[in-house]
Amino acid sequence: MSYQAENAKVREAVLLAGDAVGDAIEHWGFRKALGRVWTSLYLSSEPLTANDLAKELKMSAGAVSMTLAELRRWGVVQRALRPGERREFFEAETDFWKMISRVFRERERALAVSCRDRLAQAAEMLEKAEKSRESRETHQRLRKLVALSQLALAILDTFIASQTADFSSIGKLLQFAPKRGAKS
Amino acid sequence: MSYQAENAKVREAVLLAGDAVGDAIEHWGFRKALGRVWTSLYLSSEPLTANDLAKELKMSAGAVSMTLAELRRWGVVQRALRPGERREFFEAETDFWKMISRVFRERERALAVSCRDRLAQAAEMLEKAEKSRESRETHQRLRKLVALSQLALAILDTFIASQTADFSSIGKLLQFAPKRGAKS
DNA sequence: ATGACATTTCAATAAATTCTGAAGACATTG
DNA sequence: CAATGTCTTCAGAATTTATTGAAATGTCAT
Repeated sequence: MSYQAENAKVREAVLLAGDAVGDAIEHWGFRKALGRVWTSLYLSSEPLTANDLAKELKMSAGAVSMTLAELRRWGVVQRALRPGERREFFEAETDFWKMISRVFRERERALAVSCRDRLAQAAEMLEKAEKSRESRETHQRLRKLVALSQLALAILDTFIASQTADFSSIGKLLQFAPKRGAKS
Repeated sequence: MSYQAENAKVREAVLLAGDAVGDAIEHWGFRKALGRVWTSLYLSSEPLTANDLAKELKMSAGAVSMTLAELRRWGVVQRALRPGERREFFEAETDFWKMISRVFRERERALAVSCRDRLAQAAEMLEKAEKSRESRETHQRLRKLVALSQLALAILDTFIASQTADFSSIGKLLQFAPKRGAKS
């Protein structure tokens, strides 16, 4: 039996933690429910069933099923098949770095690339446009936006590549970030 | 007159860029409209009126007004008062770092602190709870979550403090991030 | 003060997102 | 293979968020 059999204090603490994690990952574009379910699994001393989670978190069976499916797609929750058990059990991935870097690699990076590409495309359109004074200025600023998106992508890539925990390169990269006071 | 008088290519490029920026900041919890309006102002060679923006971005007067108000609250758009002009003109802040660091300072930081505090509070609740084997394990994992949130906050603070463009300290901090393969 | 615009506000509406609950699929056991 | 318990799916409900449009407010020139 899970910690559901434990005293109310423990359950309350787990829910509080789940809420905190839920809010945090909501800021990263995930549904809050994902954070709550992951946290309950992560903090549980043993794998839980969908039903356990539904009761603990007061979610419908459907919501739990969909949430678990999404968590599994992200590789942050695994099935924990138990011999001799009809029901499925689930457990949380515990390697934070693995989870975080995956999201950065598959999600944040795609956004950064798409943003950079579209800005670059816009800049290219201006190359071809008639070169009035105004459009020149617009073009120059657009190039700065492209450069910023490029920098963001480079930082992201450095972070992603640093799976070996050598982060020093990020420091070097950031030296080139715009300095305070340097308006243009 | 603004670049609205320019040829269609320029306007199209500005809209494309605005969309890209809008999507990017949407990921940071802002409305897409904020990114589009800011981009139009930033790329314009001169300040624009609310009306210019409404026409260019096909937004209602009300939406433009609210969006400009929010952008001004974030200090990323300023009024550009023009002597002898009835209407108000607006121009974009051009210092990226100023804008980004402000958002980190006022928004991301608040989230990180709240998350850390709530996790710490949950952990504290477990200190007091009866110490069964299960709750001990839960407690241990919860402490790891607290440590992670603490690390995230430290990175954020380092980033915010690095207004002088010395980012090397971030590299040092990150040395303590969980290493790949180090499961626990 | 009045008229002519410009801007803000906000209730109503629209759009987007999330959740529920029930039907059906699937698997296991007797 | 029927009965039972579990899991998934998805249309509709509920909720949240964003936008509109129009009334209210403000501003300036006459």
